[in-house]
Amino acid sequence: MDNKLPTIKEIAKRLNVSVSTVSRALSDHPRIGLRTKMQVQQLAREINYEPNAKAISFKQQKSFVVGVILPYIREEFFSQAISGIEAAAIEHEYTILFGQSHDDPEKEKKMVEAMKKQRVDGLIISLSKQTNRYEHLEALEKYNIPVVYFDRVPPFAHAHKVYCNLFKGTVDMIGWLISRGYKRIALINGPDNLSASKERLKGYIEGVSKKKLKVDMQLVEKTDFSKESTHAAIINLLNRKQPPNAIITFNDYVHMDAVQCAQQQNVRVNQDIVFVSYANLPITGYTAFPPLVSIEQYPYGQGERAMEIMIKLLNKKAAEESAQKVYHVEEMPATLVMHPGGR
Amino acid sequence: MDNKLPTIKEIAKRLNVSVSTVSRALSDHPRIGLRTKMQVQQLAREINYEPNAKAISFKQQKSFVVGVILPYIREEFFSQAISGIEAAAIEHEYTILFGQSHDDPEKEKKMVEAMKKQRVDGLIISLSKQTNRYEHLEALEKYNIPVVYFDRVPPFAHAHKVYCNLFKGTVDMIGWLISRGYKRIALINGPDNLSASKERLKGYIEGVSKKKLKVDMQLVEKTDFSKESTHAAIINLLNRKQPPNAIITFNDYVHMDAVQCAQQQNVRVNQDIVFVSYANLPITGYTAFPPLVSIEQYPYGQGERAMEIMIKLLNKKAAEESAQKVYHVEEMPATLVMHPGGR
DNA sequence: TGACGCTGCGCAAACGGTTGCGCAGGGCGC
DNA sequence: GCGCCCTGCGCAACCGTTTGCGCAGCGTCA
Repeated sequence: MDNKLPTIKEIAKRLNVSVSTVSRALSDHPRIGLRTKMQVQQLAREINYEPNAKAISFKQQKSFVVGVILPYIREEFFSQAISGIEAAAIEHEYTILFGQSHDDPEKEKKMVEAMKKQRVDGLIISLSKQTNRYEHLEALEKYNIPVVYFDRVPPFAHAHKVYCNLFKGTVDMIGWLISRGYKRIALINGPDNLSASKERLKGYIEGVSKKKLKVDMQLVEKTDFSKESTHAAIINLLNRKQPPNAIITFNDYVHMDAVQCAQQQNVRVNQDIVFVSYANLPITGYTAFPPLVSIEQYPYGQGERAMEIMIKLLNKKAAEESAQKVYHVEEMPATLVMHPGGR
Repeated sequence: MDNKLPTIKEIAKRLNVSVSTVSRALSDHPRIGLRTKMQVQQLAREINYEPNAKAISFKQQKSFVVGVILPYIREEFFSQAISGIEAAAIEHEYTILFGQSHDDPEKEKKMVEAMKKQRVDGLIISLSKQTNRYEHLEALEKYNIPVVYFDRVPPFAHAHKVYCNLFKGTVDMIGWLISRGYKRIALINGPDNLSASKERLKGYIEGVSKKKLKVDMQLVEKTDFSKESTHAAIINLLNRKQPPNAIITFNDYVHMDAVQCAQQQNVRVNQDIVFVSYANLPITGYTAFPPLVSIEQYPYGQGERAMEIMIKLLNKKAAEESAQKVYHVEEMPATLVMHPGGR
């Protein structure tokens, strides 16, 4: 069995020309004679020649591979995001090197190192929940490996990022709830150190104040995303002297746990208390009690945009090497969606 | 800004030694003096030297990258599978190049080509539903790029594969149902051309016959996995002269659609008719009516095993180049799981 | 008829590492 | 004092491809 992939050298040998001639013939160089060109291309087709991308990328210092690091691919949000990334990548002939951080900054760092070793052209990343140091990522930029963040983006300005404005989204959601008569609105937020939590809380406070209601911090609970923690938050809220009549949960996963607990406590979900959430995941359509309203965060679109920005950066790099640093920051709308249906 | 990643050459120049010395010093070669070794390693650490995996893989004809092609990452089954693959990969310092086929044989073929171009060391793939030609994959084997299939595996024997024995699983499930007194058991199967469908049907027939009941093909319906098609199947079953008292659906996604429809038809799910399914996805724990019993197919474990087999193949390739062809075929148990709970 | 330009191709360096081999210098035994 | 081995390092080839440059042969024009 011929166990070697065909190379340009083989073609050269069999046609008694030099490798450079073959190389040029394949790329349709004007200085190669028509006869030679035809012969080369013919033989290349016959033996199923495929250029060795590794050799090319090695030579050209460009691999058409971009790294993608996500917290958890099993979260539908991220699996949709990577599909968006992939779609845009294919469009421009890029391939993606994939890794998960499992929301662990250490693993995230190791993945970044691995990607650097593999010399990806660029890196698209949604940060782990606990990440608060960015040296490993800034180091990449230093070496001209662009980094594009999406959804879970770093707090500073000198970065390319695409994300949803959850502050606005939250304000809108509060407005919607209040206009429907729900005035005791609770928030089950995530850990304080997450910027996502901060956005939600800011939006919550702004949304409530804007409607001339006073903010009651007794209605703001926290979860570390474990089922137990979410259940505890619900119990706490139900035990308030004046329990809420609307609960905003951090995301649809928290929502599902929250609803489960509320039911166990004999709450008539979406009647006694309405539940609203973030993410608008398709699976909630199959659950017993989907959130009445969810904030769509467009994971597919975010992924797609992130990749498009990446392509732009990579092309620019080739063109005007030392371009002035302009950071692409793209804020996507976070829109209210009612009654999320099936897939 | 120093925009170049540090190379071995730089170290050599700055230390006034040859590149070969640096290379050997870094790999702790015994013939390099202790002083030199220390100096080199010191400087390497200082300037954050990281070997260029592309150059190495180019030279060594080995990249420590394996391709992974899945139908849809958004199906929890596959996102869990890729996590298993990733875990095993990290263990052995491999990285994964990712792509989806979207259940389209054409896209699958293109992804395979892309991976070949990138010269992955091996390919792990779960076939698209419609794939019935395997030339593009067999071509890889010809060039010594091993292919390991999992879950959706090809029908022939000359392939490395890991999968669940759904035939046995189905027989077990039927046995369980009959022992509980459910004797009119329906099956909502997938398209005929899928081997997964064939397995289920064979298991269905065997399971029913084994219990001395006669097989009623009126109780076997099909779905193309669209919600409409599944709904139609349910309607058909409910309209039988003797409707079923148990329904086996192709997988948990079909289950969810099926239950939705049954409810609309005022069936008391899991009372009038019990629903059982395949896959045992965590999300069903959050749905209104999870399947009473589901066949666990261990996606994480399948992925992990597939990667381990891959590693073994790649190591063997290095060791005994022309080893006799032995195909790894790993059949995992498909176990019955009751009352699947939350995450 | 000599200078010049065009056509068609080959030579060789380069990308960043690895590795077989060679060589110099020193220590050792006989 | 000669041969031998050991230590410590450099030289150069190699992996597959691209690309700047050089060169030969031929036609053209002054």
